[in-house]
Amino acid sequence: MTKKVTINDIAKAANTSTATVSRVLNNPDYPVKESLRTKVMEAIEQLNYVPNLVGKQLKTNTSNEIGVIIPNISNPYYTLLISGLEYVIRQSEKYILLCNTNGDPELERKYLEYLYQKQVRGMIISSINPDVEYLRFLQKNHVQIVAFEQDLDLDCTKINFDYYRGGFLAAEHLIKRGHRDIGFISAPLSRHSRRKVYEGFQACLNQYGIKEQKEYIKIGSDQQEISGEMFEYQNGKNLASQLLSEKKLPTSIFCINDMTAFGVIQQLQNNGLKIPEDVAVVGFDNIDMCEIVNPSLTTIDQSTFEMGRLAAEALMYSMKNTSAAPTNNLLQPTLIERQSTNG
Amino acid sequence: MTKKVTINDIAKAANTSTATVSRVLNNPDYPVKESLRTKVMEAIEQLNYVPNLVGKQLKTNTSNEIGVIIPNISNPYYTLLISGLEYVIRQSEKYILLCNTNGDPELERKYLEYLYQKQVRGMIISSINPDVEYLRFLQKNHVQIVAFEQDLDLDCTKINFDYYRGGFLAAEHLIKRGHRDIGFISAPLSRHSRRKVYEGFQACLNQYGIKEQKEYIKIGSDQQEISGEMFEYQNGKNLASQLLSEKKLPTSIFCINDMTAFGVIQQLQNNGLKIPEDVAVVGFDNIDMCEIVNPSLTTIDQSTFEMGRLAAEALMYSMKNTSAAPTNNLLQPTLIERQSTNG
DNA sequence: CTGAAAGCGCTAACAG
DNA sequence: CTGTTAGCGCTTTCAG
Repeated sequence: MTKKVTINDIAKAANTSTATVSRVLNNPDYPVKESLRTKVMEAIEQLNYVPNLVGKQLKTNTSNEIGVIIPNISNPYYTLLISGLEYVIRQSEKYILLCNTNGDPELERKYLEYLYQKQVRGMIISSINPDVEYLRFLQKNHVQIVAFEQDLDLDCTKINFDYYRGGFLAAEHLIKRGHRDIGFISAPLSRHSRRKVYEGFQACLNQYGIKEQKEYIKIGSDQQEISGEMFEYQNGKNLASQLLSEKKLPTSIFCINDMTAFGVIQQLQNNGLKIPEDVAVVGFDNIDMCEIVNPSLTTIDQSTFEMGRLAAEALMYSMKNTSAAPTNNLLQPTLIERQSTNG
Repeated sequence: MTKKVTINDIAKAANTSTATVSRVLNNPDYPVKESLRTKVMEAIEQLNYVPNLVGKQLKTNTSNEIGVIIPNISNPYYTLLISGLEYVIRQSEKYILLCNTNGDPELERKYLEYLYQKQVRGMIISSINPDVEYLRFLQKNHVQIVAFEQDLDLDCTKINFDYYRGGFLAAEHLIKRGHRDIGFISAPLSRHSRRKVYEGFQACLNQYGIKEQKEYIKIGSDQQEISGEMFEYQNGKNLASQLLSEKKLPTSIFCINDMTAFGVIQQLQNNGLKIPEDVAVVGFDNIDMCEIVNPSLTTIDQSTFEMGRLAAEALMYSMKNTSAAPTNNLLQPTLIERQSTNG
């Protein structure tokens, strides 16, 4: 068990002052006589000196950590986002302090406080029900905030995805392929993003002079929403069943997300229908499984990784230019065409 | 923009000393006259004082962060692990400093150094090719290490999973259901864990006096191993194809993981075979999708969340009892029986 | 019950 | 080119 060796020990060993050691350590360009410099280096080497970042941080009142707040680390959407953040943050020689709130507002608040106490100066927040008032307090105290996919009443840089346009694109794709009977299957429209998708879908039908047929619109009922993929998948199966019991089927279906689409396809196939020949299907998200399933799934891509990159870059920028005005970024969807609409 | 308020400001405002403020803040039982205590509290409230953890940390030379090193945050296995860790670590009022190495040994080393410089005293390491020598250095310097799923030449607490037994259980399940022609489909046996699974599988056949039939054993060739689910799935499909071209099929197949099993099932079904009637299939991992697919997949569960909990508990223990001997933990697999073998 | 003072490890004027 | 020194914000003896 070695004892902690500090910059003082190095100074003594090299017969110099801590100032010089510090300079050798942090300031390569600072003029230090070569012989002294090497003596310091040798001492560092020999004593196995490792700088204490806590001392440094207290003195310089800076932090090389970025707080990231997300609701659910088990959701691939967020891990992809984190990968995008990391890509940028690592290049800035900074580190991510990851806070997983499990959608618990109290825990989120605790994390926020902790980050602030840790003197973290930049945060990327992608959470539920964020405490705007506390966020304002943070901003007043020199904390830069980037809000990811949130509709906050806060003057900060925001990264959002154009769900409306995503819904529009999906519908347009089907229309351009000749479909006029278009269904929509979704989990409850309790989330803002889902409502936007649906609105975009409706707007597109409207624009092309196609009437939305109520019997083709199946939206899950509120009560049951558990979390996760399982629910989406099951919901897709259930609602597809309901659709099958109608007198007449649409020639195509747009699903609120990929997992729902998988459920829908499964159920239709179980009933002897061919995808895309009998019914074309479009999903939303572009998760990995889309390429894997049979038929592969046409879907809307969010380029979540890119959004992560953008969020991190925006934060880095605002930390360097603390007086720059916050920006509003609306990321655009891309349609990924695959077999499920290629009939 | 407010100026930073410190413990000094509070002391002044309450007409007392920083010592008293610190005591009010950290030591509820310390005898402080009630009137003074409330005066301090009021000052804290009024000035919006937030303690600076960096100062505290420097003074007390403690850290409330736990370093967690994993190779890939996009892999659900690791996020589940992290959830398990969090569950415990949060209860200890500590925080996770998450380091995602992307399987890059250099990056891993950098993270390790950073954590040490940050005075982190406990780390949970689940990585590739860890630098044992540096880990030894850390241990000498009072850092507690728990190694997760690794075969390290290091005297530290280890959490491992009994892959061998998992392979054994899977084979035994098929044998007990009357199968004698049992196939095995896998990605290359380049990883230790995969080899163990295969060995367990072989040992079980052996113990029950069943001959392993080479033509039923399909193991992917080395070169192509990209990362991720896609590969496993494709590999399953490819190898199932090869199997179908043999003169004779096994009545059951054990797959190295669930994604591989999905590929195998897909390919067999595409060729008109019924699962489990014609061929029973067992996977390994118990990912969410197992319940979703049709038929649902019998598999081996690793209870990764539990392993995370255990790892974190072990770490917390060793940090409290720094002289306690490291332990070796071997977690046991569970067979989850579903439709794919229930013919 | 309370306060003065030292000092954790480091950096950055400032003086030489 | 180098060293002295003050002090970041906090806790904790020690003395009263």
